[in-house]
Amino acid sequence: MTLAPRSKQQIHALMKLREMILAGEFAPGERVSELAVVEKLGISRTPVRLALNILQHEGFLQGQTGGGYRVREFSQQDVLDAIEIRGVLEGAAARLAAERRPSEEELDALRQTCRELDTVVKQDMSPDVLQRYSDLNGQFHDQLLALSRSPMLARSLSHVEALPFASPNAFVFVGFADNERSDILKFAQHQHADIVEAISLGEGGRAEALTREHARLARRNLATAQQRVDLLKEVPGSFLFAADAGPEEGRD
Amino acid sequence: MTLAPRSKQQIHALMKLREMILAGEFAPGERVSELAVVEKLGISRTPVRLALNILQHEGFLQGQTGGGYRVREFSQQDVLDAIEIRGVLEGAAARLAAERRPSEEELDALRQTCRELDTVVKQDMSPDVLQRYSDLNGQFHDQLLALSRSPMLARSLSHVEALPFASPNAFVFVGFADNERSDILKFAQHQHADIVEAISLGEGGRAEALTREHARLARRNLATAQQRVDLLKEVPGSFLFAADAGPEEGRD
DNA sequence: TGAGCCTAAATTGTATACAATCGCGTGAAG
DNA sequence: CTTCACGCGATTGTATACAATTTAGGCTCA
Repeated sequence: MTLAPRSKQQIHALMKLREMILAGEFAPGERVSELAVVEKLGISRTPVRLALNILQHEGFLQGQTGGGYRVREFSQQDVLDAIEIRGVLEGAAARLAAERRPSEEELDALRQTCRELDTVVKQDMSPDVLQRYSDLNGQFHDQLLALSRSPMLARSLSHVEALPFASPNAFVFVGFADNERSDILKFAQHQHADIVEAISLGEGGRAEALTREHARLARRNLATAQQRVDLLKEVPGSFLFAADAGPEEGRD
Repeated sequence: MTLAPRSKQQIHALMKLREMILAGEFAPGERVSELAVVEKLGISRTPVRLALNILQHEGFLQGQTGGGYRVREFSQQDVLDAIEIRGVLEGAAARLAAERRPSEEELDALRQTCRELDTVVKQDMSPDVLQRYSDLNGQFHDQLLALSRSPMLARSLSHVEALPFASPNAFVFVGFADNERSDILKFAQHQHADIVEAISLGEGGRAEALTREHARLARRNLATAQQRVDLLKEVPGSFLFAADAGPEEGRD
């Protein structure tokens, strides 16, 4: 949601800093001082300050009493909770969408995305196909949110999804073999279809439950992937592995 | 949550600006320029800038493409949705609290608050009693959140509750006669007790449903109060009436 | 030897000067 | 009369100097 940062240096500082944090260039818990950042980026303190403040609100940094910021650490539980919360909020979106009775035209957009996803998950896995799934999946979640007709809900969700590991596409790129991934995507797509059906029929409760469960799938996959990565890379409990997939995942 | 703004001018600018916005000193939708604020507050641009940025993240201001901010307008539906979302998130907190099986000691804190609320709602309405209810009510909601043991959930809720009309105590001070208010408070307190029971018994689904319904009560009361105020003051759809009760409502 | 304070360096907060940008009004040309 | 373009004013973005605050270190005194 990046809330319109509207100047060159400021946006540059923000993006570069986010990138650096996600790339793990700061140790979690490390104090990050303005001066150090200014030196590294070659930008003056003013836009850096703004960027730091924004990153604090986004949840990447934590303000310290007495000035300065530290890199926020996320426990494994935090990551799982963030996805759970996304599920809760998207569930609410699905319920509202069902209850507020969208017109057939509005629904058709979602149905169209769903059909396209159907074709994609039947194809053989390849980076291109995966990317296409990711794009469509992001689109699906956006359209679902739009159907709820609730700017407030969109606002809350955007706060959660500012954390890259909580995004609907967070799990897509990590830690699975092609055949496993294919199965997961097919299952997820089945859930998409069910959600669309529930909304179409005005079945709010069902839509909510299904959408929550959909997020739980992501949660479970992420947990699995995380276990494997932990074993492989010996980066226990670090949230950075999830973040690695974050930057290029473009759920606008 | 105000995220530790740690200097005099900055905190001053932030509080004063929030106050001014809530008091309606800016017309909703009005462009609010740095320079104007600087003049009014007699503080330099730097801390004002920071404060404006924070207020944007809190949802009071909306950034414009091409620079500057406008006062964010909230429709009546936005206000209702915000409370609905609070209900959804607090419901999740209650469910997690039940599922994560708090110890008896942890539960006792909540039970104690609940007992105190029981005594308060039996007393005759007076500003003091109302204030005491408001304090205890805030405490109850805080303790409920704590039982969920989820910093992420706390984070999401704090984002929602940054909007004063979405706070658990938003409805307490507005628009009802004493006898009506007394009934409302008794009913709300009954819900509190039920929620505690559900959590104690580990009944997550019930705890969630009850907590949502509890928020719905606030929602309904707010809608009623808003109708009356609309009739009285002819301030249709303005969120400011709810905000009037905001500043002095001291949720922790 | 340990505790407490005092000083100095580092770091953040504030103010302000300067640069870039945006928007609007005016004027000239078609 | 309309339209496009130019320029001027207003407003925001950036840089930096200066002030205040915090922190760390060492020194002294008990």
